[in-house]
Amino acid sequence: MSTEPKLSFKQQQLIVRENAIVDATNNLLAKKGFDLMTMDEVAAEVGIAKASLYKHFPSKEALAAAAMIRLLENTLAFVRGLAADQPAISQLKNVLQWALEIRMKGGLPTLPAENTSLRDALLNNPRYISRLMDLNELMGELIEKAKAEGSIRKDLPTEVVLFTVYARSCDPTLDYLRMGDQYSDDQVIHFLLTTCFDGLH
Amino acid sequence: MSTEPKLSFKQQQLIVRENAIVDATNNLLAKKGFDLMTMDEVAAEVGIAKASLYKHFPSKEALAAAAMIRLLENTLAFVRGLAADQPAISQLKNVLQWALEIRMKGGLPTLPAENTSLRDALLNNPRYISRLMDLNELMGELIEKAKAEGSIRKDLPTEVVLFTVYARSCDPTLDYLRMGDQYSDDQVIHFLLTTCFDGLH
DNA sequence: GTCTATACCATGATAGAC
DNA sequence: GTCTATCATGGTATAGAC
Repeated sequence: MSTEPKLSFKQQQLIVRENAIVDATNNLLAKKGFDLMTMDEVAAEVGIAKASLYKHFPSKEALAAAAMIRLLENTLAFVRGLAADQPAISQLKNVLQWALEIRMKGGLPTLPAENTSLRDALLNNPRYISRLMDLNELMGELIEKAKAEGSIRKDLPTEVVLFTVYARSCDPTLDYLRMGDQYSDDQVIHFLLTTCFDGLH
Repeated sequence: MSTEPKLSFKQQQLIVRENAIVDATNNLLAKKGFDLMTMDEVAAEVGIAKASLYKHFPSKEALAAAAMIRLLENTLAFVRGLAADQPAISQLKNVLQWALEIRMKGGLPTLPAENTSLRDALLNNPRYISRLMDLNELMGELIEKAKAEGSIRKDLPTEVVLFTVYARSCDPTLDYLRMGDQYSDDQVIHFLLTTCFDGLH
């Protein structure tokens, strides 16, 4: 896209390498969570020495934050790319479905569910907070549009709807339903979507 | 209750001590989660030496399991004590409300939400599994009764409803809504209940 | 069964040569 | 910027005296 592709080979290699590091972090974070993920594992999965990791990222927290920030930016791009002529409720459902599909493929949940040190670290990361506020803003607008269109209950504060959708994206129900492997991935996603938006009644 | 209260002083003291240990574990587990909870902290909160812990419980996993089992047994007692003449849907809501109130008071969520080593340990604990299956059975009956009474959608498998309710009891939305401290505890619980059963539409 | 003291190990992080 | 080698910390678990 850029009109200035004149990055030196070294710089390009650096970017590729750092992407690989963040990829590995992403996988391990999804699989084991922040606390159980070790820098040794990340290094092993990338195929470099642990010390080299620290040349790219100053700490474990910073590394995890980089992965979460990339995920948030992908989410932002997805939300911005939604067809604006669709009903707002469809757009919201698309976002949640997309997030659940990522998790199904072994990706990260959009939000840290746990009461962990990662959440603390992220809340102190200005870049992360900035992206999160952008996403909250966009989603908040969608939710209010959906309210105006009569497809979201008006007695629920927008904030409550927002967190409810976020929470659904990291819902352990997905894991539990998959364990029984009685349902296909698509069915599980359908159940999560309909229980979220339509309720149990 | 028992007609044989003839426990020696020593045995009674033992029970009291073990209860105190499980209490401390419960609190720390709720506050920091399994991985970040250390045996030093537990010992310090009880006021005994760390080595003494290991005379009561053979490992950290066993200690955490004891706390989770006690919680499950309390939950079972609550469910069994529900007024059976109430509509099944009211009973279900009462269970979820009760679980959320416990969390509000700093207690544990009924189910481990996280992809953590604790979950693995619990799944290998026969006593825990036994209690969990008892609870699943009772809750499953309630859900099917509610379906028959027309207050739960019949197109949702009972299993899906069950996990959805469980997931709600450890929903991070509770934490996030409390952070903004814009709503009272009762309001937060009301939001969680209504979004779960009535949905967002 | 409780304590003090300690063995043992995994992990986050760093030093220094190339 | 990558490597090998190492440190420092903190955590699980145990030994042995009382």
